Amino acid sequence: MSTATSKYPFPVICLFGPTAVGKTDLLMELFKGTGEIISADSMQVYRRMDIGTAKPDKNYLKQLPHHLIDILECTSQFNTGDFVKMADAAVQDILERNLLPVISGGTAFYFRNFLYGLPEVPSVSPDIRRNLNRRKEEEGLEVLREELCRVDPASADRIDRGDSSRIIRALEVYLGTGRTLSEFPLPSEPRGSHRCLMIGLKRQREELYERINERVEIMFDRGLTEEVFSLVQEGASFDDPGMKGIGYSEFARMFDNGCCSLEKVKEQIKQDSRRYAKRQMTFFRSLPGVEWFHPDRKEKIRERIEIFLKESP
RNA sequence: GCCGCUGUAGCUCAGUCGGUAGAGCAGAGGACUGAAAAUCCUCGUGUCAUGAGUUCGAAUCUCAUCGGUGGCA
Repeated sequence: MSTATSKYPFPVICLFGPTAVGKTDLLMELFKGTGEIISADSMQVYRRMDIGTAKPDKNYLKQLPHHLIDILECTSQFNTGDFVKMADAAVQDILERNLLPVISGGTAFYFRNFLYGLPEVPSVSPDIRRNLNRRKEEEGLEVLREELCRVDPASADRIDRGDSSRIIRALEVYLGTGRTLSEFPLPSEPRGSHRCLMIGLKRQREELYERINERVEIMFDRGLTEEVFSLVQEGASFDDPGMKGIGYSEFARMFDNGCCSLEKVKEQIKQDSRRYAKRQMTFFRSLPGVEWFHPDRKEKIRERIEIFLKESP
């Protein structure tokens, strides 16, 4: 094969699926020695959050290098724009070393934005969002919504009336740039710079839920509680971006009023994870050109990748 | 054993004067414009425990039976 860097568009494998579907084991089988992983996971970017994010261990990472893991403290906010920029750079880096770039994870929004590219909205100071969140608490969401109706009716129409995150996002773009969010066109076609093989992993619902429940049990056996306590002890707060993750935020109630048993926290984490998996599947199904496989069908997947790599761009 | 309360959706329970039933949770489906493990939207047909009776009509009133639960023995 000629040097990968000469190939344009760049070949990229996107391999995704809901939490606990079995991505980690499969990646090692498929790409050890031939590829490197770019983690599309909004929580594994945070250092010291290992057990609750089901981060692969040191030994695993030594055998199969991962990008975008352990790059931030849980006090910092990561976002999809950061992801696309860093993933693009990592793809270049991996191809230059003649290896196969594989984006893998469970954050469907990151895949979407990687595929289509981001709308070219200028960045906005985080102070504006902080201020809007404060106003939401003090004045109520409805006030912000009415404000959005005045300045950006197109966005207000598109966004559900209770959707605080998107209402605040649309407002912060207007306040920060003087232009409305709806002015920035949403890309409707995948960008041409990358040629992506979209592999989705799925299991029967019941099978998946059982795996999720089991995995939460294992997290507790491995010391999830101790991990959370030590994060808090070292100054982390449940308001931090990293601490909003499933497996961490559920402990907040226990710390706040102490009335919640550890068993309740565990059951809550299981339930939140199951619901999350459901939402992930909904989003993954909406991505273009996905080919679905059961994670146990390793050879089928391997064959499909071989064909993809042989196809000339 | 006697007395009281109780039995309605997977769970917890509403249900007015008798006009065949609806909330929360769970669950399911969906959305996604730089927070996305975030944030939000939609979705309620069930032998009203069972059997009989009263009634034009019973989740509702009466009786019996079977559960559950509390009190007194």
